[in-house]
Amino acid sequence: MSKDLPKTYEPKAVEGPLYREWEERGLFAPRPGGEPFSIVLPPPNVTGALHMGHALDHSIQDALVRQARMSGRRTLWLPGTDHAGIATQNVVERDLAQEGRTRHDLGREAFVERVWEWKRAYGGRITTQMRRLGDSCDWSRERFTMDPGLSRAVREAFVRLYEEGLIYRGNRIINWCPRCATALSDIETAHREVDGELIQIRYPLEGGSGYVVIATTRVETMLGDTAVAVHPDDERHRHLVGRTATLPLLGRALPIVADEAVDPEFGAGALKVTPAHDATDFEIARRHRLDAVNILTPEGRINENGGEYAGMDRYQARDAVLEALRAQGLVVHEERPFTHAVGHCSRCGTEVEPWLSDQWFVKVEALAREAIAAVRDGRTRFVPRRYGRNYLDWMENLRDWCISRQLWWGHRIPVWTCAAGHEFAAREDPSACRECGSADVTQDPDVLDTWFSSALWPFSTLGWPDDTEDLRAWYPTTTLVTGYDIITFWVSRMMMMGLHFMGRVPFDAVAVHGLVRDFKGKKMSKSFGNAIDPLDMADRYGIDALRMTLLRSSTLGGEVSVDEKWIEGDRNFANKLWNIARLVLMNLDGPPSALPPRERWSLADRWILSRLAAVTREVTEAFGEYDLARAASDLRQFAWSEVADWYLEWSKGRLYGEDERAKVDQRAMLVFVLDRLLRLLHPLMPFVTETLWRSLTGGDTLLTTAWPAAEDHGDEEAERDMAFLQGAIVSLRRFKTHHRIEPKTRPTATAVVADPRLAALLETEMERVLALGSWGSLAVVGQAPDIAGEARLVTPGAVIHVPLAGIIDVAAERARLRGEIAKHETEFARIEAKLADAAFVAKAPEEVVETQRERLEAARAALARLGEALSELGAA
RNA sequence: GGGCGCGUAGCUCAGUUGGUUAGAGCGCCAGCUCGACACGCUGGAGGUCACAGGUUCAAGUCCUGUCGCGCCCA
Repeated sequence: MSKDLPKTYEPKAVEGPLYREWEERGLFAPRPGGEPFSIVLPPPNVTGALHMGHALDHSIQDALVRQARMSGRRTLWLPGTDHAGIATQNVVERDLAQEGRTRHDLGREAFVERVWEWKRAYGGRITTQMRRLGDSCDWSRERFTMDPGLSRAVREAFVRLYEEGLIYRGNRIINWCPRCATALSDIETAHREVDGELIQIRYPLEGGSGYVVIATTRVETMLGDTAVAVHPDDERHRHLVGRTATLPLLGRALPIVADEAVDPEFGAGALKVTPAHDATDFEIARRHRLDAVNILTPEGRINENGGEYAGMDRYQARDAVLEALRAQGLVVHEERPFTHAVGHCSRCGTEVEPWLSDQWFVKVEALAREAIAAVRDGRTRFVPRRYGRNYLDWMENLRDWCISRQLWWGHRIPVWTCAAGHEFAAREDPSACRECGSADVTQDPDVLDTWFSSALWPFSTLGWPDDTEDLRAWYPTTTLVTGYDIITFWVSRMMMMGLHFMGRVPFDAVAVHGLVRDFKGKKMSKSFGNAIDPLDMADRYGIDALRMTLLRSSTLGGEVSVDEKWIEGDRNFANKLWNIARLVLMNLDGPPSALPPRERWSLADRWILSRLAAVTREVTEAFGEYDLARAASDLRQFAWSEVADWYLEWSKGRLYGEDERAKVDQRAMLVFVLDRLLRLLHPLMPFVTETLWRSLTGGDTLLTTAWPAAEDHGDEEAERDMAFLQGAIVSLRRFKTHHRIEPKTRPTATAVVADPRLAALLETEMERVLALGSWGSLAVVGQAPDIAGEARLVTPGAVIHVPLAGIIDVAAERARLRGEIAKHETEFARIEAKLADAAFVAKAPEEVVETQRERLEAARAALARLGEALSELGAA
């Protein structure tokens, strides 16, 4: 027990060493016994640096995990990182570019080795940062999506799905990023409004005069047109169906077809059909058996099918084609700017091209059906509920998932083809074809979408496909904590894969939080330049302050706005705790004794224990509902406004008094209250609480100390009695401020307390009342002495008569009283009107009516006393 | 266009199943070294709960509509 704490809390001095100690002692590992509680960390991208979003997500998880651990549950928080195919490959390619090289110069094998080197050198950055945050995860179980074990899980999952016919290869329109030169899934494509152009072009009709006008935002794609389509009900174009148009510039013959998919309202109502570069057009082409002409190279240049435009990049070609069309007088109309939504690569921001290519897909229909049912019937519960609806909307409209990526970094697709064309998937790299034994087998060059491996995360990390002890112990996990933006990317896929391979949902609950925003409510991101660095905040205010702010702001599912002012305020709160403990420690004399017997509890003791029990119940409940904002706010409020502002001040009476036994009792009581408070706060503010708790109790570690049970200390009488005394004290303080009485002046007054019990109470607690009200003396009487020219303070249960004695401005006192009277009159009138309403009295529940009657009486009494007080002062 | 959500004090936000005088933090005003803390203490000001209807004895809370804002999907 160190008694000489510095005056202010210095987070930096304790955080690093304390975390190292926790980790080295293995305190984060699950302890045997108890109901299991498990969380798998949403694996951050290895290339990433910790941002506020992580800090929020991790603070929530860490709080849940620490609380579960203290509650005696067998608690596992499993950490790890994600190999992030595109992002990681991009990082290494950028490094190579600095050397003037590309991955192709190195070749696949050397490039992949180079990425591993990068991963080994820099991939640990984010886990180091997690340690700074205080994340109490079990590092002995840390995983990486490309670990041998997880890679084996990916293979196993792929092969099973392949053999079940749930993975297939298809020639389909996918989102193609020309920058990354890979396919993207629908959700990796972010649609953003851009200012483009809408061009209307005349396509001449074959065999005679006339033309059809089409509209497009991507003129260059006309090079790949193979038809023109119109809506079947479109009167204007009906006569054209069945005829043929000629594609300008290339002269290709374009049949004119009728199709429901055409929007007759758009442009002039006719659609150019480019099956290889538009999903809708592809469908139209399929229905009408039209050819598809691919005009783009993987890099987004025009290919050999583009005639003289071959070799140009897509934007150059856009200008060149438009210029040529203008020159031929075929441009009818140009609208600029024309705002429309364009897909962008979520990794590099490049405009995505819909592109027809061979890709691997997961057939999601049957998988989704199960995943939908599991949420519908409550096997997995979303908190808050509305996100369950979001999930269902998404799942119900799910399209097959494109899982192949044209990258080198990732899990290579385990499908081989032999010279004879036999195709098969294999768990182990084969040396010969399964069907014909040919040794000439080649593996598919593509890798899998990173989310494919992430989808297996809740069980691959626990040892699947082996039937391990961990898997049996921890699957399904208790809860998944994540932002709502990741529900579609990840949660949905874990649900599908978990149900399919494990036969059970991957988590009982999904606790969804919002995204971090700045104090203006704007999403925090590097590109907006409004990002606050969590580690910078932690340096300046301490980890606990940062965590507390994030948690207090994370109201269920809502957006989380972070203002540095809040963090500063929570730094102040940490310091407040520090000083609460400091006061107690300074008065401690040897190890604290046990809680004294009930009959020796003072009123303030009974009151604070009653409040502590209520807060304990409240906070425990809030944790159970994932409402950490409520837990955090309640505790902050309790610690500051009740423990510090009232209980500590009340304790000073006994602490500095003469009664030795009372002194000992008081110390024990303070240690008890503080011990409980620190335990309750530990999941939210682990560092300051552990530090103080050790000083205070001499205990080993708070991290594994039991979560407090709400004890049977509820005491309504004590709460009412305290309220009476607090009311009196506040009246005294207010009176002094109001009349600008020097703070040092200690006035004298008489308290008229009709209720003998309250009178006795006031007598008993007089020393504290005077000290806290900074008052000189207060005579307690049962009846009002008839003294003219005095001020009267009306407070529930008492009227305090203050002799004016020239220290008080009578006019000011009159004004004060009139203000009070006005307030009570308004209230009186409102309640009176309510009670005069026969319908209210007849229909409202009896206790509601009764409460109103009591309030009316209270107001009537207060008014009478205030009126008296005013008349005692004489007419103005 | 479809869906979800939001609009409460100057600012950022809480407000369970409708039921006392609508709360917090920050900011603001006034005062204060009181034996833990100025990262503090005390007192105070500040709200027709977006608007308009409706249900109800009673609406910030439920319903409908309007306006404004955000997000997701197409």
